[in-house]
Amino acid sequence: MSDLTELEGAALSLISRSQPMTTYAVRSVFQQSLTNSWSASAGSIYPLVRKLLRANLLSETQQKGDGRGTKMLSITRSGKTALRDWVRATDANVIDPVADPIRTRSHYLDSLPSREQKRLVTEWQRLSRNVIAQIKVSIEQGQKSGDRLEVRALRASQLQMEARLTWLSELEKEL
Amino acid sequence: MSDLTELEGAALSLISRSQPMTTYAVRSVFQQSLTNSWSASAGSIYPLVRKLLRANLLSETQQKGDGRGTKMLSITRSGKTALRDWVRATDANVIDPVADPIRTRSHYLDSLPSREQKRLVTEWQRLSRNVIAQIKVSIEQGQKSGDRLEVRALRASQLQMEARLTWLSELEKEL
DNA sequence: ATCCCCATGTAAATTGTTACATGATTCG
DNA sequence: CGAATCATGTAACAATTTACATGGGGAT
Repeated sequence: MSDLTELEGAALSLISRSQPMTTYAVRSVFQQSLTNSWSASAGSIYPLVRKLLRANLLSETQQKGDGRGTKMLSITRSGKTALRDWVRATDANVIDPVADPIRTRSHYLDSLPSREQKRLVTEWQRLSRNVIAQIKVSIEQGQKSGDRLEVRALRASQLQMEARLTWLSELEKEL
Repeated sequence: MSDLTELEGAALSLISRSQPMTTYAVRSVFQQSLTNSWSASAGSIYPLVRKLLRANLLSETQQKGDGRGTKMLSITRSGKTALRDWVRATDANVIDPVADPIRTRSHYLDSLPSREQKRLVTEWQRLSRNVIAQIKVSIEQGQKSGDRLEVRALRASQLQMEARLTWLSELEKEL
């Protein structure tokens, strides 16, 4: 049917792997993700799921004997098709470099006094190293629980962050 | 005053480097950027500049003798302060790994037939290499014209894309 | 009982996209 | 003089955030 947005694709893909699951659980996964971008507030995820239900890409079944109105989501046949199309369609937006807020801020560095430039770059390095350490911990956890897909994605984040560190140390030498 | 969004910060930072410049020129720079995320449509950039003007972070001066109503933007004293604060404020959203659409799609790979998994990964590698080649051309151009800041940012994009390639070749071996 | 998590959602406001609309200037 | 580019902007729609609002279930 209609093309999926990034968030729709990610949600549909998650549900397809972990079905049946609640909307609440989908949201929790996004919230716990180490990646920025996806805060996935209630105000975005519930309407999004409703939209996917109406488009018949998801189906829901009410849980009996649960006063909370818990509903389990599953992907439909059309949902699987839409998901495949989404994964296959590789246009420029999917391939192009993604905006790194640190890189964005680097444009402004020259306007700061030299001492503060160095201080900031050092701070960015320190914080990025912390994140990498966190990622490594998560990778170990993922390996223990045998979650190959999660480990794979975390490894991508690790490499991305290490690339940033490489760049920051090049930058440091320039200053 | 109020905290700047990424787009506001980027715009303000750009204007602070290249002032005086028109809103149209700001938009052109964003459009030509190799980074996805910033399509910076007229419908986003003109209202954004208006907002920064109202907040007194920018000032504009009408160009005389230009029937197009060309207005030149400059950063104000408060604008400089806001920009400094924006660059200095390094919270989690600034540091955390950024969402890579390819990484997002990788979650779904396992659901595809093995042959198609390999085909997709190969395709992603090919397209990513193309982008890297493009970046290298831009870097050379930037070096010739002596645009240090641009070269610096492009180098960050290059490293980010190379990290993705490294990851894709690890993935390839897994399959 | 009480606290935390599960689970649902809505309302208002902001932000951003797509598509449209207009006209001036510059370069060949 | 015609085409590309410069330059401004708006209108309708879509997506997202922030903040609010409600209540059940399970563990101590």
